Order: sequence, then structure tokens, then C-alpha cells
Amino acid sequence: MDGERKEAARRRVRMAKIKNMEEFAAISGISRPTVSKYFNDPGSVRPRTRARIEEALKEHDYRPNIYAVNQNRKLTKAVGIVVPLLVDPYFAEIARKLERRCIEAGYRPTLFSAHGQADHEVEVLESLRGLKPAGVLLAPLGRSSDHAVLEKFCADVPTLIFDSSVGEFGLSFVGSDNRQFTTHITDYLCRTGEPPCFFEMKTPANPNAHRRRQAYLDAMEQFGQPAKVISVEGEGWAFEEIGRQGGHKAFEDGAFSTNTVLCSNDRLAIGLLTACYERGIKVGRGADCSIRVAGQDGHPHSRFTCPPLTTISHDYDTVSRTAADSLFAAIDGHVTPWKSTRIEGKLTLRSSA
Amino acid sequence: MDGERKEAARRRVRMAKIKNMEEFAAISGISRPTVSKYFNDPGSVRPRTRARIEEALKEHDYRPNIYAVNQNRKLTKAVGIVVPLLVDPYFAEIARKLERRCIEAGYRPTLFSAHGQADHEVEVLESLRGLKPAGVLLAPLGRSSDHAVLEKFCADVPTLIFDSSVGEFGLSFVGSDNRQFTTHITDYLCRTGEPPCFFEMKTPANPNAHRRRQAYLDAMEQFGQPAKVISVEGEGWAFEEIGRQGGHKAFEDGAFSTNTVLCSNDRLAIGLLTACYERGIKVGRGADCSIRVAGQDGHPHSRFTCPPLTTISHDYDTVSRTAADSLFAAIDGHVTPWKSTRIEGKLTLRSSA
DNA sequence: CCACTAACTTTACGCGCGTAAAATTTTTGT
DNA sequence: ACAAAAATTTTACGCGCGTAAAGTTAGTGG
Repeated sequence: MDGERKEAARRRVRMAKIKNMEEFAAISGISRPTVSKYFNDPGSVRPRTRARIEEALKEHDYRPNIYAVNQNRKLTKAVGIVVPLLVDPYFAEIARKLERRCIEAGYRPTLFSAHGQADHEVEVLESLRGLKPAGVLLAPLGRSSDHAVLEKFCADVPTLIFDSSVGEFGLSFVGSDNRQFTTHITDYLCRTGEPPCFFEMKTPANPNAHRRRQAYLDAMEQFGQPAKVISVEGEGWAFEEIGRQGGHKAFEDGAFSTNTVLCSNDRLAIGLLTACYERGIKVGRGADCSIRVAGQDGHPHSRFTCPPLTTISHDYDTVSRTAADSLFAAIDGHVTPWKSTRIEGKLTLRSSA
Repeated sequence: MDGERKEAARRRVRMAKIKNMEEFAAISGISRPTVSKYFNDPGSVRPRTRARIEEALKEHDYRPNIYAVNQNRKLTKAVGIVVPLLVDPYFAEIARKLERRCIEAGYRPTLFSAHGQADHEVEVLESLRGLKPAGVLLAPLGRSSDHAVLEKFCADVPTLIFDSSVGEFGLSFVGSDNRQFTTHITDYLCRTGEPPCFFEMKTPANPNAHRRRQAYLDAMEQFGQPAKVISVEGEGWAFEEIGRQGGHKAFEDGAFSTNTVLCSNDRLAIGLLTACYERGIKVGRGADCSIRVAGQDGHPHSRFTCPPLTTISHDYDTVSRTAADSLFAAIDGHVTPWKSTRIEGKLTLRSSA
């Protein structure tokens, strides 16, 4: 029979690189359409066929050409992950978790960062269109984003917004419950010492900041305490430097009305800590300390500030899982009406407050 | 007026998505092969033809299908950028610069992180093969990398190694001059106070650490000072925590033989600063300080530690420019023998030492 | 054992574009 | 203005794979 010929051919081709699926199908002894079926879903072929293919796969490391595959697929397996600023370890960390979840779900994630600039964000979205992704996990820049571009993008590509909500775009929104964050930590600060002032950027990059300010004001009113918001100047994403300079100015102006400061986010708090250090002001809850400082976010770095920063931490796992699962469900056709899911944070007590 | 009708018509056509290059060529009044030529090099067509195409391009936002393009191209315009750990802002920053340079040079960069794990690095390299990139900019994990896999990858794909060298793989190596880093900052520390001890990980993830230790030993010998290396336990990439715990242990053991500590890298130094804080040890060069701490890398965060960290900074711009240009030259066929380029660092004096 | 169904093979077409070759047009140099 | 050179058009094929249709083989239950 030509079974022998096939066997001989197989041995000859053994080390030679497989060019395409045709060749691979030949040496695995399975027809090309079936092999194609296997690669699109290994479970869709008979166990014995699958075994034969996977055996051949061990000998000759063949992988279908992504470009040829995606040209014909209507639904690419690509997923875009977009964050505003990858240099911020918070976003790097959440992106990392999302990436893993995509891989586990059988998608090919590609990471993008807007690098804090709206024009870059537009660039990213444009090149993302070219990828024809099955879906996109997008954390927008926020205030500086080009909302028209965002909305149009969401209309064309299945997009799940996370971290920061900018209107009811996309499939849904998943992020942290900023009101709960601020209410919770404000409550803690009030119960353990003087009520906090609120330290924030005057024109924050991110809409979450507004929610946090409002939650602070509401909480203080509820607790019957006088509220005091200190809004510092500064544009862009260099939060630490803005917090540092704003901190110095606030001290000069005597802006802190109590000995406790709740910062709008951890990076701002880190800058404020630096300012405190530079002014010789001791931070913490010890007897020799003159000020308490708390942050919000549970930034990866907050454990290692001096003093270590008391903060309220994002639930990275739940946020990333919820966001990814929502997107995958939508891709699979389980369409649900737009909704906003906000995950609660967990208080992380350290020595700064 | 019919101005309105025209506008309406334009909008209608505008919305009508162009399916392929055939259609776009038709409405731009140019033949498809010429349009194809234009997209591969806009300068290769006659100025008037180019103008007509670009005019049509404004009305109907058409872009060639990447997948179809890359299927036929021998040389993809894709470039992979691989770093060991994107959560580390140092790598995020260098990756950002490399990304910009790729875009400016007309390539499509894709970012990957090994997330500190060797198996992830292998995964990344495998999926990178599938992209059939024109070239790859790779910063290996280092010690834990699967060297065989790396070598094979470099043999198959034009790869420029940066940051950390692991043998003479790839096209060339571009990184920082670790010997100069350590020699320079050791010299500074010796001239301004007690000679430094060297604080490092016993089993560093990265081969640069060995160069730095050796440079320290050589420098101390040259300066006629007694050297003292403190090697702390710890595996993985959680350098801050390793530095913190190692710092505590070193203090307990009385391991610091002088009042000055040079850390192998900034993240380790950040952890050591935290340990100092936790033990109530004041760091800096002030009269009331009992220890000086310096780092190496110019980590984005080093400005905001308490006290701000004296360190020696990578020249991010020069490293990224040199690395990217070397890769692009190689892609363009300007093959040169393997060489190692090491860029000098710049001393950043702050208050920690 | 037969009938039936699921899985597979064969055959064939199309996706969107690169690219080559030959024919035609436009531009350039003088 | 005319011939040579350059650019463009026409025509045609191929890339690697998805996928549909029809025929064939292998597994299933009774």
C-alpha cells in the first residue's frame, strides 16, 4: 500500500521545517480540513485523530500562520489591553493579571499604553482597529481622553471599560468602588485620630478623583466633622512630583487644618511623604509624629515608603477577573445591558496613619 | 443648498466602509498595484498619484489589512519588545522609549513581559515566533532564563539583546556599563565619607549584579580600602522585600562594617531604606544620620524615597536609541559582527548619601 | 449483523494582498 | 517636439488557511 510510502515520506520530512498546514496534514496522515478543525478546537475531532495529530506535533513543531488564520476568521482571537500609563506599577500589575486571564481563556492579548497622552491613546486605538480584535479591555486616560474617539471605537469594537469610567460606553464598566474606598478610610481615620483633610489634584487626570472627593465630603458631613479639601496645581501624570510640590505649598500656606491627611491616591501620598521628609516633618501615628498621611489604591510601592503607607487597596484579582469574564461572555454572544460593577477595597493598615 | 446635499453624500460615502484595496483603488482612481506600492512606501509613487491617494484617504479611512499584508511580506514590520518584568518601572520606562523609537522608524512594536518567570519568557518567545517579526529587542531574565531556548530564538529571529547580557547571542548587546556605574559611585562614596559596604542579593536574578559586585571589589582594592560584601537571601524579583528583610538581618548581625552602604540596585536600596525606617535608623549625610545608603539604576522612584536616594542613573535615552538603531540597521541588512556596547551612567546626588 | 450517525476525506473556492510581466501612459531630457 | 526613461495599468498568479459540499469511512445502538 502507499502506507509504506507515507511512512517513508514522514521520515524524510522529519527534520525539515513544515511550511504549511498541507505539509503537516500529510505527515500526520490526516486531511488538512480536519487538521484545521483541530487547531480551531482540539476537542472537536475524534480522540484517536487528535492523538495522531498531537503525536505528529511533537515531532515537527508546526504552528498555523497567525496572519493567514486571522485573514479568514471573522472573529480573531486577539484581545487588546489598554492602560493609560504602563510606567505606573498599578496599571502594570492590573494589566499583568488581565493578560494571564486572556491567555488562560485562549486569547492572544496585546498590551498597549497611552503613556499618559491623549494623542497616544488615539494612536493606540487606531492601531488596535487594525488588529481586528475579538475584544478590548480598555482603561481610558479619563479627562483628557478624546471622548468622541472613544465612543466611536466602542461602537465598532467590543470593548469593556475598566478602572475609570467615562460615560456609558462599551459593553460594561468594571472598576473599584471609589465611594466605598474613601468612605471606609475616612471612617477609619476619624475613629483613630483627628478627622482628615483631603489632599488632591485640582484638575485630576482621572474621574475617579472626583468621586473620591465627593465621598470624602459626604462622609465628613455624615460624621459631623468639618471638611477641608486641599487642591494642588499640576497637570499630567507625574503625581509624585505634583504631590511633593503641592505638599510644600500646602505647608507654607498652613493649609492642613488637622494633623491628618487623606490623599486622593497613593502616588500623591508618596510625593507628600517626600515633602514631609524634606521639611523634617515626622509622619505616622507615633507620639513623636506630627502628621498622619493615608493614601488610596494599594499601590505596589506603598508597602515600602517611609513610613509604610496606610491605604485602601484595590482588589486586583476580583477586578481583573470580573472585567475579563465580562468581556469573554460578551464575545461569546452573551450580551447583557450596560452595567457598572464596582468592587470594594480592603483597608491596609500600616504605620503612616 | 446643494452644499448640504454634498455634505450629506460625503457622509454617506464616508460611512460606507471600504472592504479592500480593490475598492479603495477604484474610488481613488488609481490601480491596485500602485496603491499597494504607495502603502509600502508613499515616496515610491509619483507626487500627483500620491496626492490623489491621500486625498481619497481623507474621505474614506481605509487601511490595508495587516493580516493579509503580513502573509505575503517576507519582511514583517512587526518588532517585539521583551522585558523581564513590566511591573518594574525601570523596564516600563525603557520599554516605552523603545516603543516610541520603533513607531518613529515605521515599525509596529508589540510589548511583552516575562513577568519574572522563565517559563513565561519561553512562552513569550514562542508566541513571538508566530508574529514573524522583522526583529526583536530582548532584555532577558538573566540567570533563570532558558539559555538554550534563548540561543535558538536568536538564531532564528534577528534579536538585539539589551539591559542584561547572557552570552554572545543575537545581533549585538546594548546596555549600561555596570563597571563604570559601580566604580563611579564607589569613588564618590569613598571621597565623601566612610568607604561603602556592598549590599546585594546572594543569588541575583540578573548577571549585571555580578559585574557590579566585582567592580566594587576592584574599586575598593584600588582605593586601598577594605571591602565588605553583604549578600542577602531571597529568590525572585521582589527586590524591595528582599532588601527590607535582608536589611533587618544585616543590622541584627552587625554586618555593616562602615556607616555607608552601596546597594546593588535601587529597588534593593528602597527595601533597605524601609528596614532602616522600621528600626528607627536615620539615613542620610546629615549630622544626625547614622548611615548613608546609595543605590544604582536611577529608578524612576528613587527621587521620592525618604530620604531621596543617591544613585547612578541609566542613560535611558542613549541606551534605547543605540539599541533600536542597531536593530534597525541589522534589519536593513547592515550586518556587523557581534559587539557589546555599554553606556555610562550619570551620578544623581540626593540626600541619602 | 444492519442501519444510522458522526467523523473524516476530497474537492474546490475565496479571503486581501504582494508581486511579477507585459502593455500603456506620462514625464523627462535635449 | 521627439525619443528615452519612468511611472502606471492590466493581467495573472500565489500565499496559508477557513470553510462549504459531497462522498467515504468509522463508530454507535439495537
